[in-house]
Amino acid sequence: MREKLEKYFSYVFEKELIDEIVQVGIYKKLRENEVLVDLGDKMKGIPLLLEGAIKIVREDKNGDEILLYFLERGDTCASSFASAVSNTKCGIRAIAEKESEIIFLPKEKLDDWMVKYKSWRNFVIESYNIRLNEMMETVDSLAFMRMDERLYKYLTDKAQIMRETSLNTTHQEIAYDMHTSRVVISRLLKQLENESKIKLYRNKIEILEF
Amino acid sequence: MREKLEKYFSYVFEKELIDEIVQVGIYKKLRENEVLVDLGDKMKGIPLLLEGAIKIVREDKNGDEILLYFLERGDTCASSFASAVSNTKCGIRAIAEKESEIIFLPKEKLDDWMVKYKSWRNFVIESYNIRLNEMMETVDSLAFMRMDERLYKYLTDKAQIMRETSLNTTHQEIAYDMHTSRVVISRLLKQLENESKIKLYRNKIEILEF
DNA sequence: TAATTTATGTGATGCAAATCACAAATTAAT
DNA sequence: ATTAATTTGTGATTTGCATCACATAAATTA
Repeated sequence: MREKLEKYFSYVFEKELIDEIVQVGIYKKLRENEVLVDLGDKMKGIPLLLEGAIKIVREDKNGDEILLYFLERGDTCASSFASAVSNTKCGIRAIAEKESEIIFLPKEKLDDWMVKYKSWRNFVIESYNIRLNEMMETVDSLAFMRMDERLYKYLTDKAQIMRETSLNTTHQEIAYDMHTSRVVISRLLKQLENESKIKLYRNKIEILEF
Repeated sequence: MREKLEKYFSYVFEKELIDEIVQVGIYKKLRENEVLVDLGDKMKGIPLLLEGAIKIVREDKNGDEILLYFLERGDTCASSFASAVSNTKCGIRAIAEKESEIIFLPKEKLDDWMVKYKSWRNFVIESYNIRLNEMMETVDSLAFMRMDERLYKYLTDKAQIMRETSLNTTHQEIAYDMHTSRVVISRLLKQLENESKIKLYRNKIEILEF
């Protein structure tokens, strides 16, 4: 745990803070598709993502979903922070897109560290900023882009987060993430294939152009 | 300035912090439609909103706009905080929807206060949370709602923020905020009027049902 | 190997919203 | 008072996407 923590966070956190994190943090391995945070959860702390990829989705009353953004190593879940500190419910669901490793930080420490460590304050503010910007990008996609553009952005974004050039997924799963229908996705994927931007296989999409 | 600050912030901030704010804060009056923050600005501090209403919009490359959310008294601009602390560009535009009063807090103090005042830490975190949640609502609207529902939500939200039951606006302005065309708005407004939810006048919309 | 399930392909149809085109009504400017 | 600009109303057409219906293909399971 200390090893990976230092690998991704030694340039972010002071040595003393890393020591504290090692002491109180709870290491956890997430298997693919494991739900880390669910709608309405009250968080007892926040996760630091050491390895892997986590998708954050929003759900409406009808159970319809839409992807908000992905987290990758070095990230934390700003929504959890909110929930943990203010003791309010979390409005999102967090699901591991692949096997991931996290350190769970108990909420009791979060405010102490704000006083003690400048690096922690920066990290928290920076995390919020990144997330706000991600949300703006999500709004941009929804407001300004057509479905084909959104789809291409989805594919390239996800490939980057997953650190792979092909994605193991079905058309239906993409449709869920983008809150549209499988038929629409299948047609647009075929179109992207014709433009030589991707190549389609069963349960797999190879991205040719980034 | 102290008077209004205490009116809206005495339950939020410690007395000592209010004293400090009075010392270093710069009071400013904004006239209607004045641009407080523009795209690409690097903020030298953050605004505390004492009175009035401010809309936060996002713009894409083509100059198309979409409303993200409104700020009201007691609020601050989380996006500015980000920009001020990290010295990065602001991705939004903030425009006074009516005459407003703000206190501008210089960025040099922002981090000091995080260490000194628990109430300030809470305020900052709370502000980010509120804004993240607003962004989620914006995404919900765009992803899950039809234009007529979005329009009705827009009207009632704006009326609440403006603290009035009628809005002085044109169909075209609404269309800009919602990133659609005037024709669409005119037709949906007429529809809402037929459902007795609103009453239409020239340059004015009265909301009958909240 | 046959039967079943899962993933993808494709035509047809409907609908919300975008776009075009222009008229009518109201207000502001000369 | 006449002209010009702004605001709103309305028909016609197009387009992107949703939805329905069903076919085909590949992978699982019996």
